[in-house]
Amino acid sequence: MEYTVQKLAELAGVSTRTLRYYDEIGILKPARINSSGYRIYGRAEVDRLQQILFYRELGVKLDKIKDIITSSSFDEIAALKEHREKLLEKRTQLDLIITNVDKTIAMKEGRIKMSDKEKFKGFKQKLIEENERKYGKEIRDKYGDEVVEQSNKKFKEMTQEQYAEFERLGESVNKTLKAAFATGDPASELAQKAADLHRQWLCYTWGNYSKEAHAGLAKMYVEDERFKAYYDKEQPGMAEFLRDAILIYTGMKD
Amino acid sequence: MEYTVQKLAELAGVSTRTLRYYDEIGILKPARINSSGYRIYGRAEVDRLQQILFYRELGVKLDKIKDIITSSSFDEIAALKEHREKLLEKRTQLDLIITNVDKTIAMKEGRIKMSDKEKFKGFKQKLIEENERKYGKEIRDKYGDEVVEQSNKKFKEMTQEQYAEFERLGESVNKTLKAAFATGDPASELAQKAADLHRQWLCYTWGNYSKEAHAGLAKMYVEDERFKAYYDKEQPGMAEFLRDAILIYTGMKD
DNA sequence: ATTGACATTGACGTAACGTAAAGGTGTAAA
DNA sequence: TTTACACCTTTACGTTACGTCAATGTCAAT
Repeated sequence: MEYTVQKLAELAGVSTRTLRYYDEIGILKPARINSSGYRIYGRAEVDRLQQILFYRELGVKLDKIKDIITSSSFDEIAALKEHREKLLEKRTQLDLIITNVDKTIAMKEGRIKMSDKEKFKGFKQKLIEENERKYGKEIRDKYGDEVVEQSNKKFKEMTQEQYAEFERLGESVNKTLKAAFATGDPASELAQKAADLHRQWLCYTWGNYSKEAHAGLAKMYVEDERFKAYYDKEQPGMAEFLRDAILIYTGMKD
Repeated sequence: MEYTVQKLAELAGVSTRTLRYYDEIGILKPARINSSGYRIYGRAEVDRLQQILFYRELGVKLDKIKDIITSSSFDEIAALKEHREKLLEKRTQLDLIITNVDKTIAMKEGRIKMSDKEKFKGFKQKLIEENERKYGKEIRDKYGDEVVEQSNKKFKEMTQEQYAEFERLGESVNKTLKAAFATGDPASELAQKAADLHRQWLCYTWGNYSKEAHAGLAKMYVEDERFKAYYDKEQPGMAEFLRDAILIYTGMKD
């Protein structure tokens, strides 16, 4: 329950220098100083450090973090929820960069072409600017149930909209898959289109995408009775066919 | 096809100061200097800047980046593939932090307890150290199909291992769910445990997790015939029950 | 001819620590 | 008891990747 610098540093994965610096700038003072002048941290400091690291992860500057967490009207839970949103945004951006890398590989291998604009997709981050505004002034004024509710509502509307598209996509996967299955070749153009549609379909519920995960799911379609039963219901062998098509599509064959 | 500092900066989402600095330290020199002393960048420089930004995204220092991309034995495609791996790792870490935020919210709302250790899950990043080693020396020596293959193999083994645990978890979800269904209350402790197990189970195939996605999937369990048929097979109403349990678990009820 | 948006090269500033240096503290083993 | 060794302390200078002036030149349009 009580930690010295080193113990806390180890726990939190930061350096002891960082903790001393945080003490120096007054963002995280130890609970007490013992008789030999050692810094002793307690439960409250552990929690506070966690808060600091959450903000740091988002690229918020330390003096701004200080402003935020020392503010009397600081609502921890609301802040954490806002945090979640930001982290999800960040992940979306990461996914963009990963897609960019994938495309760049394809380009270097001569399979596709990329515009100069495309080459920098995912790097532009207005995220920091937004943080400035959000955390700078608005947070203390605007934070209330209204804002949270509004953003939730917006999300619901979005998912509602997406859901319609999602269902249409699902049908389209099935149709294309059926047509492709008739050709018997999982490498055929139609089968690859089905795999691509399937990827798009996935992205609606996954929010992210990786070739590995897609391929893993493809394998599961055969190994998991739920999926297998569904796909084989219409035509026996369809599950395996879809798996093979996806494995080829993702380049994860063998 | 030709860019001045500002144009390129805009394209890539960096500042003009950054481009001048990159020129100064010799990491990205313009293709030519025009008659008025302006820096003019061409296609090759665009590609090189993209490379630099990929590395920067991973936290590699500029002088190290310089070493890497000016190395004669630098294999662009191999580097990009290595890159992909790193970015996926980074996303995994982000997912850890998001899960951490979720848990912290639950804790602050008094729903669960967290150990001090848990509070810092996701922050510890040996990633940078690893980058140091990987990109520092080994890259130029070791880069070859062997390394790539080896890492792929490792990934396959890992998923193999995970798969066993994954199946065990799946069974455990079903068992707990059945027991919980008997109580009839989706908010019951047992039902919430089932929802938690379901989350864990999901994480094996999703690799990431968000409450929204989980809740979305829960709704899909009722709306999508495949899942509904599976869960209702044993007991009619099970799909709805699981959905409700998950909606409560994720705090997305209504 | 002037305006305004571009460009240039210095040169100093900064954030968040890293990295010694020089020394005190606590305890376990020789 | 001394010695070793792993802790802790403060002070202070170094570092990275730019940000931010300042002073000045260029270009196109009005």
